[in-house]
Amino acid sequence: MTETTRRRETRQRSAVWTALEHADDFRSAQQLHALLRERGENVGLATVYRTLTQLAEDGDVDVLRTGDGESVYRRCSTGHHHHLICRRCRRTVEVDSVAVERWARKIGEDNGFADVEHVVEVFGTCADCAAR
Amino acid sequence: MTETTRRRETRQRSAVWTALEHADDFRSAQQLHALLRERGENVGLATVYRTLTQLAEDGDVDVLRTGDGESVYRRCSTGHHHHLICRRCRRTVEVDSVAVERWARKIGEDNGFADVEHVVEVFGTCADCAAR
DNA sequence: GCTCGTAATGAGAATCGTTCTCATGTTCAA
DNA sequence: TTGAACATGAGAACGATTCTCATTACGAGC
Ligand SMILES: [Mn+2]
Ligand SMILES: [Mn+2]
Ligand SMILES: [Zn+2]
Ligand SMILES: [Zn+2]
Repeated sequence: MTETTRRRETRQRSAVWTALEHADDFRSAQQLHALLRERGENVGLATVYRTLTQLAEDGDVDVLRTGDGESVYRRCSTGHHHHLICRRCRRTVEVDSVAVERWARKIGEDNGFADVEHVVEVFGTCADCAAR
Repeated sequence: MTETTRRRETRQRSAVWTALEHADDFRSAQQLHALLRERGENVGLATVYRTLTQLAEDGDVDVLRTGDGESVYRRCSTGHHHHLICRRCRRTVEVDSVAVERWARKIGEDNGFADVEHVVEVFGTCADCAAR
């Protein structure tokens, strides 16, 4: 029997959630913290980090690690997918491929691995950034 | 015309390369630095980092980012490939798929992205760890 | 509505892997 | 051999994240 630890509803928690709602793209903890401050909603940086970590645990946000070791968060859309990310401006395009999904699963099973998951991200420089 | 920047041969550079040769698994910059110090080969930590970064640029080592934002390095076998990694014991199996390579490149180009790279890692629990 | 145990908060310090600085040492083409 | 460019290293700086701990505020049970 698993104890269900429920999270308390706080002003800060819903502020972070709302900030994520208004951002249509991946944002770092620090960016969200700044957004909240601008809007007059004061939330401690540590709390932003804690909340995002929990939301990720609960599967309510997607987490991505940028090349330079920073985590960025976005409210989950539906279903599993991957990302094409611009190195410079961080614009993201959601992509998916049934073939890649199957490949990853098969690779794991062929090697006797269980509970197979995969990480697939494609990076590049978007057209706008390249034009500059 | 591309300038061929060649790297100079130094005691430190080959020491790092040799240390990687003796390690049959992924090692962090700090681990390698410690190994070198034990062996009496003194190489500055900054130099270890610089060298590993360059080796990765040149495609001579594989880089993997652990969950907690640390980079680990291993001498490459041949060519570009990806990894199937056991969550528990970190055992790795090198894998590759021409289809995935093509897919990643095409996804980037279809969306107008240049200099397309990709990150593909498959995680799971290896047979040995599952048996326990 | 209160009360109270406990989770949540926040300001700042601490962590820690990595990168930078810059004075000094080394390499290697000519 | 010479010297310009590159490489090195000790330590400082960086920067994202986590920790500390005194204080605040949920909310289940009355
Ligand atoms: Mn997928
Ligand atoms: Mn490899
Ligand atoms: Zn861009
Ligand atoms: Zn294993």
